[in-house]
Amino acid sequence: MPGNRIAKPTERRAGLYLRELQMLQRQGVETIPSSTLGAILGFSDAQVRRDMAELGMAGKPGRGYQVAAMVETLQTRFGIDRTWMVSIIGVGNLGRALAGHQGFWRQGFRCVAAFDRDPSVIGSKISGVRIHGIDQLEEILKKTGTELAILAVPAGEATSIADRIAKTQVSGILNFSPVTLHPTRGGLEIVQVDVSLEMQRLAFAVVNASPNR
Amino acid sequence: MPGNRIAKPTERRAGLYLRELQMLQRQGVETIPSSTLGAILGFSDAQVRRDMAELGMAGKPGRGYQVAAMVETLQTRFGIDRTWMVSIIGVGNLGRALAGHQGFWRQGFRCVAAFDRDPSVIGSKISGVRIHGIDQLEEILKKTGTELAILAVPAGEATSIADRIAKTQVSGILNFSPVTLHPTRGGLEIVQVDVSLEMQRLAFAVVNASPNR
DNA sequence: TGATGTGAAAGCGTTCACAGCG
DNA sequence: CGCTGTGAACGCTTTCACATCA
Repeated sequence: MPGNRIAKPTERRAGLYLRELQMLQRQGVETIPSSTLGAILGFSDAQVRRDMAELGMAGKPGRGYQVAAMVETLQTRFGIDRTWMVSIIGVGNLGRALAGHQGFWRQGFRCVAAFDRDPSVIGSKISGVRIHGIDQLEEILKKTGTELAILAVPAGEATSIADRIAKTQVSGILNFSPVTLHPTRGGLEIVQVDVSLEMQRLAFAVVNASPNR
Repeated sequence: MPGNRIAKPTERRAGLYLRELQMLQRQGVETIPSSTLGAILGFSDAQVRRDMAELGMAGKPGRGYQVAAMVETLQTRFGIDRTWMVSIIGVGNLGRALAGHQGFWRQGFRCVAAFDRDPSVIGSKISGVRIHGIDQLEEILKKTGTELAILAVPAGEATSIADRIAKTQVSGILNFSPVTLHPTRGGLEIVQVDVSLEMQRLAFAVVNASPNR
């Protein structure tokens, strides 16, 4: 049933399913069994079937799952059937790259505004979007109808800006700043991404790697 | 005991601990109880104590944990007490941003080479590092003693390049490409980061958000 | 007293295994 | 026959609760 709450691990895998299924669809694959899909993504077949059931998708015994139907269901669940208004806050190296990132703005996300503190970039455009001063944050977020914010500012500024965002209509923050943000208000979702941290995780994994066979 | 195997969830949190403890250290904090550290990062105090025990760190009853000692222990576990040689493969928007990303190259990681397919950028430099043609991959990876590779190429090229990397001495890949890579050889660690996927996850979380109080 | 360290219990998520269906 | 859907078993994490220690 599609009314369920989805578990965090399933939520994470759902994105991978969608990405892969879209690719399969482009290749003309119409139907796929859980075992094959699992092999591509590194999951067990049982895992895939559990996830599909949780996400409200049914397969056919003897045949597998229908790719097109899965893509549609997942897109709906992801809210990709509609367009999200997104603003980028902090136009440094990373913010700039995200603004121009291929595929970022092709799945139902539209960049409607950018912000920075640096006066030398305010007023200019980036990937066709105007850069505003951070002092106009609330005003422009409201005017543009921003629903999701990408936060890519230095550590020192992240928390205070997040607090300001939390008081607007924005319902989600994708946080690239090296600070742990807490949802200060109900209804504000936060996803943390710290590329330096991932790099460290890789180093950690290598150092603590199993003395494998 | 520092010889233990560390569980994945603990490994993930370890990076957050280090980041936060380094900040506390800069602020002159010498000692901190598990409850306070947990509150900052959004973990329970019990969680923090379990993790510390697993990572081989002891606190003092009535006082808490020593920040300096924790930082040092974690840095050793992360292999940050030494310098990792890193190459960036794919100098598009994202690769370029990572090459110049603050804090990325300040924690024991040194960028020693970059690669791209596009002839118009080959030979030029990015953040002081020369860009090589992708055909020289194996040669340059070896010459520079690259240990970790950052993969930021289009979906179609990721798998084949990863296979080539797997045959070298490189021991880890940080994969930003929108493809799931499988460790083809033992000893090769892979960490996946897909910013588009994280964006989708955020949208998903907002759509499926609890009808909170 | 204030906080650690840790058995024991609880909670989750994954895997197993197999009945059931196209 | 091939593959789904799922109860039950399993194993891994987290939380609880409290003896212990500076």
